[in-house]
Amino acid sequence: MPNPRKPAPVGAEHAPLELEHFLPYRLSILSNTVSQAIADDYQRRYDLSVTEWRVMAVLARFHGLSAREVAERTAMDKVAVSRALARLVEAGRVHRETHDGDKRRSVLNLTEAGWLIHDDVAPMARNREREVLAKLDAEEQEWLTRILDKLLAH
Amino acid sequence: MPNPRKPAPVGAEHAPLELEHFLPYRLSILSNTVSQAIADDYQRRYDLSVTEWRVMAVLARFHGLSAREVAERTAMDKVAVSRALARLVEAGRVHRETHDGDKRRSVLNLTEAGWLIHDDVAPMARNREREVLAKLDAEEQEWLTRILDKLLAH
DNA sequence: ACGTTATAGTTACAAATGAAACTAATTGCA
DNA sequence: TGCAATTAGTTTCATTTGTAACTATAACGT
Repeated sequence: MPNPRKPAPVGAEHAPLELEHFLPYRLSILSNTVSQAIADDYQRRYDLSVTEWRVMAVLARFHGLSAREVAERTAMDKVAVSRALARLVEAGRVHRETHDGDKRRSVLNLTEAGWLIHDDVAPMARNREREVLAKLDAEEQEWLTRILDKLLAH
Repeated sequence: MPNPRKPAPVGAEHAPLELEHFLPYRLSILSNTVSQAIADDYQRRYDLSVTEWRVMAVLARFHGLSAREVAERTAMDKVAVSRALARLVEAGRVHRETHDGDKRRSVLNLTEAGWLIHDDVAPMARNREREVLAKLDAEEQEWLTRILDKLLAH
């Protein structure tokens, strides 16, 4: 009987995936490359993780959110948000108080220190985005927006 | 003096990022959603991680690679590959021998058992890709390919 | 040939992440 | 009212991952 641990003789019948043309794989490479480039700008400088930065970014836009609302807006799960908030509050970057009529909920806002970081990091992030988009001409950029809109639609 | 842990009064001068229109964020959401859908197909069934599946996919296409070559082709780092290979060899899905003229290198191939898994998972992965692309019309699909080619170039 | 440097791969340890259990507060409803 | 079910958020524990250090072999330069 054939030993299953031996390398198998290869016929032509297998049809392997070609990763370099496989959409999920290409998206993953691109996403990681871009996110990492941005993260490199602030991780060392501010000791700030990607999840923490995302939490700060939504709190910059929407004031007084609860942790659950932050989770919804960042597409992160509530445990990740809880941990990010613990660090951000500890570092004095986010202010947390208890919601008036509902003691389970927190009311979250950036502190002055949080805003200073935000106002430094946000332009860097936008620059990185611009660098990526600069590889495309105007028409391609429009298609990309449209395609992402469709692929991300609920 | 102002207490830095208090929530800051917000002026109009901050220009927060709009995550829902921010390319890196959208790519990240899309990539995770798609990869997770595929992973759901095989993780439970075969106790196979995403990194292990990627290693199997390249070994299906290229026979007798070394671990370093697998790392190059998967864009994973060598430690991740080493760990994935340890599990795959242990599970009898990959055969590992030592390279003839260079005892540092391994020579990797799928086993018969590995091929059986590959031949089941590869079509499922292709189906998921097709489902994603089905949200786009033919013209959009062509633009997406072209755009990813440009963004991923060197 | 011999010492230095580089390469292939693994191991060890710390940090990040995920799933489930948990606490506390609120809501729904008999 | 009172009790079950839900919701917000945290904690715990196991697994994964990332970085650096390490072992073994090979290549290079003199």
